[in-house]
Amino acid sequence: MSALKIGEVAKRSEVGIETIRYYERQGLLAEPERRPSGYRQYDESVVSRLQFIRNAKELGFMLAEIKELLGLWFDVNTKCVHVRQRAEQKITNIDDKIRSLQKMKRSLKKIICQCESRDAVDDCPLWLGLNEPRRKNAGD
Amino acid sequence: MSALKIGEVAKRSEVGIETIRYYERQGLLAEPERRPSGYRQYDESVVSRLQFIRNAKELGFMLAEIKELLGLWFDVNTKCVHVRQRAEQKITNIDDKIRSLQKMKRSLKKIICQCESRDAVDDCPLWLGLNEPRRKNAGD
DNA sequence: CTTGACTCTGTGGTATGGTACAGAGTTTAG
DNA sequence: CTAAACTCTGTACCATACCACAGAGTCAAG
Repeated sequence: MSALKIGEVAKRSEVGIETIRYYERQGLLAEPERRPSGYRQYDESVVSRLQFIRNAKELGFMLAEIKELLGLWFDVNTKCVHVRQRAEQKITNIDDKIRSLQKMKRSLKKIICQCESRDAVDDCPLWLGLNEPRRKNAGD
Repeated sequence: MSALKIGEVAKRSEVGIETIRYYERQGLLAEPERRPSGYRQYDESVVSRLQFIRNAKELGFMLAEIKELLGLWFDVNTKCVHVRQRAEQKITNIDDKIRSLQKMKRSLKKIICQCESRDAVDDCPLWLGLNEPRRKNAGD
């Protein structure tokens, strides 16, 4: 059977009650059934959805993005191509983030090397690359 | 010569004037010299610093983290070991972020595959992994 | 039926990272 | 010297992503 009250959902998904209602307002969760009293009635699936949101959030996605990501499932039954496109877009996006992080990592390693080799970084060229004037490569 | 007014710095670094003052308040920029009138007087170096901040921000670092990152240079002249430790910490941090992003990427690829193979993902197990109950692996 | 736990809506507060004035003083080109 | 452009401080406001609480109603065990 599946008729969870919001508190149960909160416990199972480890997401606060207020947060669940917030996600509902933000459109990340569909408005659930209600008892005559007004109590929300959820089924198990919402727990997975909330876990997905948590995980995506940890990866640095904003709620708006997660909403889109979640949308991929539901669109999928209608227009598969669009889903694929958006998913591919997200992957490109993720790749960019990864590349930037790797760059940052290299810079940090460099500072560690300098640190080992000479005891001072007075003439450090601001971590090469990280302080580039500005990449003409805008666009999320 | 190097006696830039805040507006010049803003133009060169492509960071708003208000933002520069905000960074100063937040301790990301040292308080600059002042003319008798109170006008801030910067030298060129602040432009690199602002560019660094911009780049780091794009990588998803928070201002507090960037502040620490920036601190690495200045500490370096005093206590090298601490710098190395913190830099290594940051690298671990970055590695975690990269791993998470790669996981997300794999999940996205999976949805693309499902999309190609069957035209509907009704029975999609919520992108395997992304909706895992919960990794017992907290900690930044 | 009572009582404590739960839920409802609505409002307001928190932290982060800014942006936007207002009102006053300063600089600088003509 | 004047006037436009610039800067100053301080406060207020925006979005994001929540959390807290008030005051009212609901549920469920004993």
